[in-house]
Amino acid sequence: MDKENKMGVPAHVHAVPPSDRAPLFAVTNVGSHTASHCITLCETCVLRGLCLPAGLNQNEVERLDTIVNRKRSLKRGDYLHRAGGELQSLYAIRTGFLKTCMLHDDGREQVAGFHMMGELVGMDAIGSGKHVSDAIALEDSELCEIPFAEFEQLSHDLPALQQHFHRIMSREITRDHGVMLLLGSMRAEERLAVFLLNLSKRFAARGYSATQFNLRMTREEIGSYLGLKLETVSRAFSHFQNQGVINVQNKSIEIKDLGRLGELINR
Amino acid sequence: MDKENKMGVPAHVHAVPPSDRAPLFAVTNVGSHTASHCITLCETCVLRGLCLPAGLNQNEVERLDTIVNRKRSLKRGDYLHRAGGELQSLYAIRTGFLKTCMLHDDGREQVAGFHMMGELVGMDAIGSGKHVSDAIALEDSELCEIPFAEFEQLSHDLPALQQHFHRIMSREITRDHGVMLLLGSMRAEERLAVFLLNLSKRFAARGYSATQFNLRMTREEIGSYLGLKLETVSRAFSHFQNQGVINVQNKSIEIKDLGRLGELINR
DNA sequence: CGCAACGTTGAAATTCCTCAATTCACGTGG
DNA sequence: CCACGTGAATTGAGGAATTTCAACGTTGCG
Repeated sequence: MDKENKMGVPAHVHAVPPSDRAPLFAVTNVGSHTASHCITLCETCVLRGLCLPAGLNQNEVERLDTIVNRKRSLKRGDYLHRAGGELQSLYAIRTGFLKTCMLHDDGREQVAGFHMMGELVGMDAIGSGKHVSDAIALEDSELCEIPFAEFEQLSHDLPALQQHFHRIMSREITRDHGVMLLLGSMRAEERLAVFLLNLSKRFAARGYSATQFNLRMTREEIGSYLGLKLETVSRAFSHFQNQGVINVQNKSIEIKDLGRLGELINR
Repeated sequence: MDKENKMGVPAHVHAVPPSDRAPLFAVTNVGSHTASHCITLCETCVLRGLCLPAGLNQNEVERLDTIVNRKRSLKRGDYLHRAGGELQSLYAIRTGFLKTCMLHDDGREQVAGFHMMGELVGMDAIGSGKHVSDAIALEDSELCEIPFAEFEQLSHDLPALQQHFHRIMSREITRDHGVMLLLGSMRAEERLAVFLLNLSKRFAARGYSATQFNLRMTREEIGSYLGLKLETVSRAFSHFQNQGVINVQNKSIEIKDLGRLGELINR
């Protein structure tokens, strides 16, 4: 096991390319600060810098730890919540990968987002008190449950937490605006390039390779997220590969030229 | 002047169809509770039920009133804020109509939203402290300025305000998800139908006619918001008119059959 | 081993965009 | 008050991008 790292996310540690079904973690102390049977505290979690505790001091994190329930774990395909269900808790992803889906009255369904470790899920339910989307695990995942009522109470006591929570929600808004821009004004290959670069950036921020990773979602799910049909996604992947910009083999992606992938975005 | 109405929004009062350049207001006590030279307080504002004070008690609204600055007014075309500018304040729209625009590195611009009275603008800037979008008045508008630092302080003192603010941000997220669904999975005419029905609903919620209103934005701006070209928007309007679902004349819209417009959305 | 889900590829069909011409609405200045 | 100019809107024809339909290959799981 790697030595414990208290500095939050080790930005320059690059993981070996994850093999197809192998777990994702570059850092091995997610989940425990002493031994694997221990429940991790936010206090010692590697994701601390990315997650809810970011910017809190020692004492504040300890108080946050008192309300967080770390027991929730999901198998691939499990629902974390369903549209229409009551909001009980927000969830921070400790390990794994989720998607959220909205579904329209007429049955049309669309992936609203893909979520990875350190990210917070469930904020869309605050407005009405009910979830507006389904959240489904794309691989076995572990989650920290944050009971919302207690969280609001606590964030009242801890201004720093409240501010950070506002920032997280606001970032969710700007993220959505980015997707709107993508859906409204980009062509198929541009969309896919944006998607790949976004994944790359998020993996890198968690200490994984920015250029080699495994997709957790199908072509159809990618297409749904990007407003494209699965065949279009597949063709775009093939085209990128023929251009030598990436290597794709099923779910395994290698970005061979990050710069050129970025250039593809500007028409 | 109409008699003062303390019940928030008069949902069943329908306005005369606004003439082309006439002001929008169905309710005449927006802006004053005694005489027109007086500055309105949230306490007496007709929009109270839709805006930030919703759900606050008398005392809480009075405290909110102490930090709100009601002086900001914009002429058509004026910027409320620009992308990159520091977040100073959030703004509640008292009268008028705004659009927010994001612009991509390569110059592509997209309308992110249209905003009308009672709505809050500026939340996208909380994440980074800088505005991510431009906000531009589509007609002469008056705004309530809410200095953000003071607001966060106050919402710390008033849990009800904090909760309501969370709800407002969350609703912004679900609104954006709705737009993503629209952009990702609907065809041109469906998008326009959704757009018209959404406007209709929002006008109705403010006491105006759900079936007759004036657009404040150009075909190009509608298209930008919906991910379509202006010609496509124009053709869709014409098609709806030929079907007898709406009447369009330039900016003036009459929805002749709300039900049928709704049916157009399900393929 | 075989089935089922996933992925790739091709050809035809559709939707939307681009380009272009024309009309309309509105504000300005003669 | 009218003429004019400008920006906005409508409409048509042709073309480009994406979807649809279909066939086939691959992967992984029971």
